[in-house]
Amino acid sequence: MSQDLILKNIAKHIDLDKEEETFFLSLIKNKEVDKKTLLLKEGQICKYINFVNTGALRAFHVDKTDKEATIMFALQDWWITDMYCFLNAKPAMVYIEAIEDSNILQLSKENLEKLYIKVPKFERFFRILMQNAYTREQLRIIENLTLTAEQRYEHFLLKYPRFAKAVSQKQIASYLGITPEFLSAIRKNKTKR
Amino acid sequence: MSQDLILKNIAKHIDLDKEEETFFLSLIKNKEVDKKTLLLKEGQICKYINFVNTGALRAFHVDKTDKEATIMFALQDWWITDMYCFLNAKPAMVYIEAIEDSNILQLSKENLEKLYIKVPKFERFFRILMQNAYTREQLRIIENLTLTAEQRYEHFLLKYPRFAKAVSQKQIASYLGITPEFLSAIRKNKTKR
DNA sequence: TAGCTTTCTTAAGATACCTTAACTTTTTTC
DNA sequence: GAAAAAAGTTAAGGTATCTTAAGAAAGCTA
Repeated sequence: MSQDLILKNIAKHIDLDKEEETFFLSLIKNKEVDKKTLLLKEGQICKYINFVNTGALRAFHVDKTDKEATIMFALQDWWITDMYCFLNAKPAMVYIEAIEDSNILQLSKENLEKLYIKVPKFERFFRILMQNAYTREQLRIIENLTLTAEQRYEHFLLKYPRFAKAVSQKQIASYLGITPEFLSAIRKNKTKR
Repeated sequence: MSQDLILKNIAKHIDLDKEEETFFLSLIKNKEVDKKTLLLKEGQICKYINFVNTGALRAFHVDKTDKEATIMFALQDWWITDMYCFLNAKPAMVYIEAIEDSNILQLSKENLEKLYIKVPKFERFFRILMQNAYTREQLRIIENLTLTAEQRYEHFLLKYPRFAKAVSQKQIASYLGITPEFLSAIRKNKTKR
């Protein structure tokens, strides 16, 4: 069934009995999104945290000059949302788009609150999820502050080979904080050697 | 008493009864650190998460060329550690130093685990702490990717006026990811107008 | 399969930020 | 309170990265 993966994802950190699993599954909504569809637009209320069952999504921010900054990619088995806006029920600051046809499982804020009350173990699950997200972002900040664009690109390829295959160079560039033209130049230099 | 502040900090997110408070307090260690003392050095196992009761701390990373990147500041009422290494019992990647004489309250990994078992509400507390840390870092990444150094400096002053007063320009520069000389130039331009 | 749109590449000129080094001011130490 | 150390400033020259623009390649749509 299409909910195997999310249960396995949860089982990485907490143990659920059958009844808890059923309750959890009753709270999530299955959704198909076609490639290029925007799941969330800037300014909308971000209602869901999304689990990627199949496919690939991308979260990005657009500034006043229309420059895109990719915040994160999410492939199969990842969770993605505009966390700040989801948690605080604020208008989203980011867009989330499907970069492939995707099947996602959505958990709303209200249902998450119900879940915390009925199955407090989920406090632990999301604590661990948040911990991992936090430490990942912190490492990214260190890299952004200390490495050159070329070094960051190398790290990206090593750390996220699946992403490197799934997404365009334009999107990788916007994740690294450089222009596509400059990424192109970096790649040229690399092959030259 | 010197533990008032940490109890208030916890009470922002969860309610403890007297017994739970007492148990929690039995797990924390009070420590005085003189200005310039390194609380954690790169390579050491990071045993504690630290609550700043009084004073100010700074976490920073040093790369191969001795360039410092300030990861975070922590004033009174903040929590600070090398989260990745604390959670995974790995050698620290960062230094933590006192930038003023400080009084801190330390919670070890083992005691935190005990706490989670005996008072599961703390799963919720640390979930919220991690959520806030994650969303803060994510915002910082967006700013690093989309703003100029001058804009980031302005944001820093607005967002963290207490830090701006407490820490040196050299440290602010290393938080923003620029050289002290360039921060100096930015400040000169600002006053010129 | 052709035409349209988007992505990728290349290159020239521009700019944000860095490096070095010398000097001034502030802070620390004895 | 003097000497030493650290932080902050200034300026000249250098480098990483950006902007613009044009052409080539790849992906999408009819």
